[in-house]
Amino acid sequence: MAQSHEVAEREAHQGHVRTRDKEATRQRLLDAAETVFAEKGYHGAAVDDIIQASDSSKGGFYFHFLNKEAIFLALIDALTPKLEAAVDSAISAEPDPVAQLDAALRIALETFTRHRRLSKILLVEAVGLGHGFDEKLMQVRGRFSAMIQRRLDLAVQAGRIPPMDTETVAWAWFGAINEIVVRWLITGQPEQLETIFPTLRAVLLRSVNALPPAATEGQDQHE
Amino acid sequence: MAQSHEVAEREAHQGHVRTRDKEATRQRLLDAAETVFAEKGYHGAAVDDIIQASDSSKGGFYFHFLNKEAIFLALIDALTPKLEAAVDSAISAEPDPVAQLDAALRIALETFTRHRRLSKILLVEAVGLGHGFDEKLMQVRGRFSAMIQRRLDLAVQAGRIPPMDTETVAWAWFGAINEIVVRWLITGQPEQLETIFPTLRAVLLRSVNALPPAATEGQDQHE
DNA sequence: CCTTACAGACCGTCGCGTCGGTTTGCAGCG
DNA sequence: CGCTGCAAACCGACGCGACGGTCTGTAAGG
Repeated sequence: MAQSHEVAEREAHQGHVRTRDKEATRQRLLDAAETVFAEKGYHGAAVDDIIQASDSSKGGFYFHFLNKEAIFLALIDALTPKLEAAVDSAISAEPDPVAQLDAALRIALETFTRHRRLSKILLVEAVGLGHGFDEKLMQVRGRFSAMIQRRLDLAVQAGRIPPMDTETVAWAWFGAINEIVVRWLITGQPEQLETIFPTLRAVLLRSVNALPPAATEGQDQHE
Repeated sequence: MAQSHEVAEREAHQGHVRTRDKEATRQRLLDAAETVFAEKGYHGAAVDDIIQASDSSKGGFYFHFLNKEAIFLALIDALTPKLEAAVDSAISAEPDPVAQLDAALRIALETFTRHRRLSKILLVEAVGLGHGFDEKLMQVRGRFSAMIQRRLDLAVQAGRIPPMDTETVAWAWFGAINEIVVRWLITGQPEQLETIFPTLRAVLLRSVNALPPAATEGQDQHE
């Protein structure tokens, strides 16, 4: 309300048909949906809840989205690249394939920690909805697995780890990380998600023989 | 319908109050619920669907169960021990802790394969329901993780694997297995769940240093 | 004949999606 | 520069189906 001071009208050359602020409304809807879905789950969230959490209306909602399912899917499509970009950019900074794997794990845990609502939606609420949801679900998980697999393949090519079925291994890695995060999302344990990073790191790296077997460092629970 | 020939009345000594066949009806309801929930998910399944799939009625249903939530929880409570027992008995036959881990994995995959509906409900449909469901969800997953952890602890004690935070490792293991199974449940890949056993086995055992690092056997997809 | 086990009609609610109406802002025109 | 028309954007009351749960009734059987 208060910040509705008129914005400087840009892109006057192409946006010749525009009434109040279409994109802003759509974004408010999406933001509200993120909050509500994360709090109450897909089925628990009523469209009216989203309406109220934004300050839009039924009409506005159905002007921007076909139905409840559509906004949920749109939300996922909006959130996934955020995560991907965050992780991928952080990874690319590392030169060594194994270090990349390492960085990916750390960044992933960090990102999940900082975006609880987002994580809850992507990893918990999106499961078990049926229909076309399953397809989207696997698509999202596939993206993440593919990221891992890509790094594994590089590590194999670099001779840093032995050849293996990297696709399956990537799935397993994702599953392991996912489980830890989900447990943290539902029960609040551990309080700081990062505390288990050393253990998880050790487990995952050992699983691909990227860690010297004699190395005892970092695999104990504290320190 | 056709098989409703009167069964020989047994346990006449204890079941003195019983009209037609209480337990059988309850069981039919549970069986129907298993089918329907697995097919359509928790929210997608209507109580009337369950009624119809059994051949009971609204009255019968609400005589046996407080509400829809109750039968779902009861179903989970009934299914979990089945899985546990199957895996646990097969495991106990093995003398060596590492061999136990090995057997557990093989049996688990086998059991999941043979009970698709059951697995779907336990691992997919039960996720993201909120309320007291989350509690039950984590309880079930905790049971499975605890099974793994127990064997890991034994292996540590036996000196077969180095000391580690077995709780976290058990979570990671469960997560990895879970992911593979869920992927198989939703997309149908791989066609035979057992085909990835060698890879998964190698990954998991290596992750706890239970596999000689030089050993290349079993980590490739076939032979 | 009274309780247990079940049948099935019925009811109330809740939530999605619609639909007529209203506002906003821009374009065209004089 | 105001007036006017028009369409995009938005509002909110209502409809309507679906589904969970209740309630009255009834067959079995001790």
